[in-house]
Amino acid sequence: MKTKIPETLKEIEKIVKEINALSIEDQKKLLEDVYPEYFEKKKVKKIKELPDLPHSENVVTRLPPEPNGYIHIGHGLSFFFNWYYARRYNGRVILRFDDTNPSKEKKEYYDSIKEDLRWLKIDWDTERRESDNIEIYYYYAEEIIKKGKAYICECDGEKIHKDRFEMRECKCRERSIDENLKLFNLLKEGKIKAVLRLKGDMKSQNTSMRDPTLFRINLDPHPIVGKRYKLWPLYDFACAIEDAEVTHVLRDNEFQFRIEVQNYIRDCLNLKQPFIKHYSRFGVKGTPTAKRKIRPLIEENIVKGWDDVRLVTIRGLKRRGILPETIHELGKEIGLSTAEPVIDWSIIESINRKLLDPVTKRYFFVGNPKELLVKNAPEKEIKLKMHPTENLGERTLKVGKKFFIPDVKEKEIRLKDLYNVKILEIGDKIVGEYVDKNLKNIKKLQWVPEEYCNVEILVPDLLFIDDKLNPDSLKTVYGVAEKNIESLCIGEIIQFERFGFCRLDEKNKVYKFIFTHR
RNA sequence: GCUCCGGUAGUGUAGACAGGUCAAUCAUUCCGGCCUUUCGAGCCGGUGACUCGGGUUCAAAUCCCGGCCGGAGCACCA
Repeated sequence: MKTKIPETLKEIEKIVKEINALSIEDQKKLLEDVYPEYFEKKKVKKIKELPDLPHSENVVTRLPPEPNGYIHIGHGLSFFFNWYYARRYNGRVILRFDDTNPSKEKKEYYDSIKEDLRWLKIDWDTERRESDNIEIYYYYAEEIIKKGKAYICECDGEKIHKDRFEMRECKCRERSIDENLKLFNLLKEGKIKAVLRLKGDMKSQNTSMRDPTLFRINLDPHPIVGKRYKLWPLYDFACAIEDAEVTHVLRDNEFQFRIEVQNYIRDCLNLKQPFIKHYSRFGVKGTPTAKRKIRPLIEENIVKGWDDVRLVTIRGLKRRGILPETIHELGKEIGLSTAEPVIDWSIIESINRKLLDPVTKRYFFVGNPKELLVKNAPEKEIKLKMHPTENLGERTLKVGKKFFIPDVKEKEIRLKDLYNVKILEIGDKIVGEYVDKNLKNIKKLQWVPEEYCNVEILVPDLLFIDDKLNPDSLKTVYGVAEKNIESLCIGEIIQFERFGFCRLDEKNKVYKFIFTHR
């Protein structure tokens, strides 16, 4: 190729001359013949998709929640990735409760997590709990002891910690396999005070390789298996074994240092290695995304509970009117990013709006309303479409002389979809006069007729601004809405025209809505 | 402190592995305009970025080294 450069250049020059000799019209025509697609409008937008995964045959992934709290958007996204790839490659999904710490797990969370998962439209093919597999872990523990790769350590926690820090091997390491086996049986019964440790590498740079503890005694009752077991496996051991069954592990990078130990444990046990990919934990601007940060806010009553609409817990998002599909799309948008994404609410909102807009009924609402009396107004019933372009049916409004409208300063206004009004008096109440003619460039107002419903709309905002608690993170807008909202069900999301999308949260004398977004 | 990982417009993301077609993609925000019996949606246009310094190379967002900044981990939690 290189040797032909001079010839090629000459050729190019020749062609350019030829083309330049043509008129612009002829050039265009020629181009159109050769590359017709250049002239077609690009109207099909590419849908963003996640990249391919290696070894995408017989994919098995897992959703590994610990039942110790409600899940939030971070878990949701993580579950989404694992679920998404399994479905994309026609694989299987395992829902696996990582419940090997009896002190932390709570019964209620097994169900709440499943509920949230279903709401997220993330399903699974198999469900299990690690607490049901304790005997299996014991079996593998004995296997690893028999291979001389683990030992019983009777030192106290403090010494173990110090040794690990100072890269010093423990004397317990030298115990014979037979003795380790014997002691392990006593350990299972809780008859000795000790732990089982992996014989790793005390000199390793990776601290998690420095003879990590595999099993420890925990006498707390477990919400599922009660007091059946006294000896419980730690995360690395249980997880290493469980993950041998899956082909792809997608998890956030807090686990990045455990790959080495977990792979090592699987190697010792001749178990299969899954493909592991880590991505960064991500945040939502102005909102905590860690259980340990959310919990104090609830305890100190700064937010009202796990389903507070300012929170990005799955329950909070649901109550706010965020759709499960929005979480899916968001997952595709940010991908398995290794940077540390701090996403802005505007991204969530715009995805959600796109999904909501075509399927959401429109109603009239006026916040902070003022009364308007229209002299010689014709009394009538009007029919209005539920949606400007989609066929979502229509609704009827009975109008008379009295209305509720936002405050005005104008001399003439148009009540949207009705008629024009000349303003005569502006006081506590506004008095106007019906105008039967077309007026251009006139302020259009939303209105509610005499028959109305009282409405309260909770408007959530960022909980934190520049790391400081935002005192205005939750506001309430009081107003009136057309009577037709009486037929709405709780949980339904509608659009109050020119105000925004809202989700009906409570239905009593006053209709309480949550403001989703504009 | 130690060990890893990362840094592309205000935000998120593509491009990086296999250097040239990058005068850098798409989305969102913001700003204009059009349309409109919604201030929503839609349509058109605009502003706006390769963290810094060195090196390799004919050629660096891309490869190498260092600084800076950010994150994660350093449990008998997961």
